[in-house]
Amino acid sequence: MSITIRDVARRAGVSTSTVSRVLNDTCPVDEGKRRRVLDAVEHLGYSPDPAARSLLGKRTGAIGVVLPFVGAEFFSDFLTGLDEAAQSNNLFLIISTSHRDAEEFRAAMHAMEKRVDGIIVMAPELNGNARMVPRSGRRLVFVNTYLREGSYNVINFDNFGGAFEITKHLLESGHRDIAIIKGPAEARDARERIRGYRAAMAEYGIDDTSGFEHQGEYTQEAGYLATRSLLMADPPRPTALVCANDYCAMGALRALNEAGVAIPGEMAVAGFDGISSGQYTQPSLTSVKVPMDAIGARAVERLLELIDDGDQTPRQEVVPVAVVLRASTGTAIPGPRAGSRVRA
Amino acid sequence: MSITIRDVARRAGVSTSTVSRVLNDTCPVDEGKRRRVLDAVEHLGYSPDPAARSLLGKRTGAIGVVLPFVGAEFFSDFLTGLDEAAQSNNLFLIISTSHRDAEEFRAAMHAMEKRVDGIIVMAPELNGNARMVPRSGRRLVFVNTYLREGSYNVINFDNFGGAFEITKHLLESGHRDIAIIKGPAEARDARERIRGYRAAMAEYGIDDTSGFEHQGEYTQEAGYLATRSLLMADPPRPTALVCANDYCAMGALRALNEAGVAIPGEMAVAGFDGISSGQYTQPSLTSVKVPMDAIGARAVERLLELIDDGDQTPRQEVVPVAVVLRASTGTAIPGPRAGSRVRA
DNA sequence: CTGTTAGCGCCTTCAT
DNA sequence: ATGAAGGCGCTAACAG
Repeated sequence: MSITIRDVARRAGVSTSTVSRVLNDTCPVDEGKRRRVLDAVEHLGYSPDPAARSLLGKRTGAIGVVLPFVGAEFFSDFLTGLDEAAQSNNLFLIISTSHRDAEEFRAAMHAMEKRVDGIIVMAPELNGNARMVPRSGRRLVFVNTYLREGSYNVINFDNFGGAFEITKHLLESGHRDIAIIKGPAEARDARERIRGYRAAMAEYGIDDTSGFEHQGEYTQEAGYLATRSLLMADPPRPTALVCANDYCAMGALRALNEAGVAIPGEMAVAGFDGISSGQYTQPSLTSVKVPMDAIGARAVERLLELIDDGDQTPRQEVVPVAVVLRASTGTAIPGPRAGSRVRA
Repeated sequence: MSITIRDVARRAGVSTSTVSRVLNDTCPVDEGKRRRVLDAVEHLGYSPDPAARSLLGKRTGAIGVVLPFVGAEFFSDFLTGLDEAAQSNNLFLIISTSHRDAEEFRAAMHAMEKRVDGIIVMAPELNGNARMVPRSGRRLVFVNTYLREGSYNVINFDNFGGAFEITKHLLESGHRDIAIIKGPAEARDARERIRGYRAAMAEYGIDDTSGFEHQGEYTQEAGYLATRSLLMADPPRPTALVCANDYCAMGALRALNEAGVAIPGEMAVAGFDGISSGQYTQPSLTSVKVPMDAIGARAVERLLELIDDGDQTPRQEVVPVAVVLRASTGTAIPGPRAGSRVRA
């Protein structure tokens, strides 16, 4: 089998406890033996079995991540932040996806519980339903998730405010007929964005936006299809389009480009999330920048506080977002580093 | 603490051995007891501790993934395939990144070894250096990795052939001054692509391509910068540009668009990887499609064969790639589903 | 300071 | 068919 602590002990001529003590630096040990142990460890290439450790109720050295999907820039930015923070804390990342499905979510959480020290959860589809959350509410950090009770650790960003600001920007630019392509109905973040859009419209006296609302999804395909059907509908055609997220907006751009609709001349387009591909669309995409990598890093940090028995009082943090104006809404800015003119 | 097998045994009025037998279906058990055990399990919400299991040398139920980065579409497509396959086999995914660094790579492999049943490794920077690979060569599947010895399980795709084909397509279209923006020098996949480019050029009598080769990276930024300096250089300006990957090509597109260079009129551009954002660039991007999600799924499948002690003979698979012609090389095709005209 | 002992949760002989 | 006992690798408590 593998090399165990006993092999090390034998080679160093000490007991296994001494080896353990040296490795965990838990009691003072004679300097000579300490060296012999270290040498033996080095020579044998020993490293303690994590399974045995965690069996003793120690840390597993892994943290879990449950999110809806992995295959989108929004999520991989998040993963990048998580990965970096995890790595620099010598933690492994165990990843599982829910596909926005309640049953998959529950199963993933349950199965993870015993093999990690804590879990970071992104589940915008939970919709305040705290019942889905395992009773061991400690050692959980929620991201972009809306829970009804305030007793959880949550790191959210301002979906409502971002949508509000970007819609307001369009209104201030003179647009009035502003359509929206909505994200998945079961996702709370998408609904917050819709709320933000409506609130901004209402501020300008447009209280009934139902004629402007089109159902979509967080995908390019959905944005493409929704925009096409929007273009085929009866006039008046809207002059601006707020999209569920950047992918959705990219699909919209494509539909508009294909239809020969000038952007932003005939139709301004705005996205949400601020993924970096948004700089490379034609025209470049105005969006709401959400710093998912930083949020990922922060989530790990917060989780470690919980694990280390530091500050245990549940905390709700809200990370600010920023409207980034680019060419798709008529604020063309040349140059590579440009487009980062930031508001809000 | 948590619920253990003893709690179940007590509640069912049997011994722990019986519970174990019922759960693992290892010996026949009296039907009445079996039911009582199952009821107790259900009622208590018991599930065996994975740490205790793996301490006994059983499966851990997790597989490791080591890759250079997580934050790029190429990798997240891969992760999508891995995740799906893992989930449908009730496996957890433990992820770690090497950042193309030998030391990080070694550390990740080492630390993972004991906590997973097998590891899927993508390490194009290994460069045939099999010494970096832990001795326990079984239960390892390499993806997009070039090892010197043939005794490993490898799933590669044809970096050379893809670059060869796409360069050849440009040559057949009449281009002769075809530049290349090269990927990271230490990454073997990037070097294979360069080789493919050179081989195609040589077939058309262009043996010295050194004047056409520009150092780049697998990033938009690098593509942007390399293209800018290429545009500023002395004439003659190349008429086509083969890029290290799609991100790099997206940066090139941006530089060209900003400089007012017509694409593909004055400069044709080709990428590599076939990430889906390539459909949304302006113009849409000709590329070599690599089915990373399918490759991820296949890697899990192969790893499971190894774990299950199925076919243990090392196997090298090569997944075919396909040139996808889009607008950036002058084969403009309208419509959403188009652009999938596939060659090779 | 150090070695011996016991036990984490589970599975697998070994008896019965 | 079933229960009791032992041990996987490790650490904490207990003696010395």
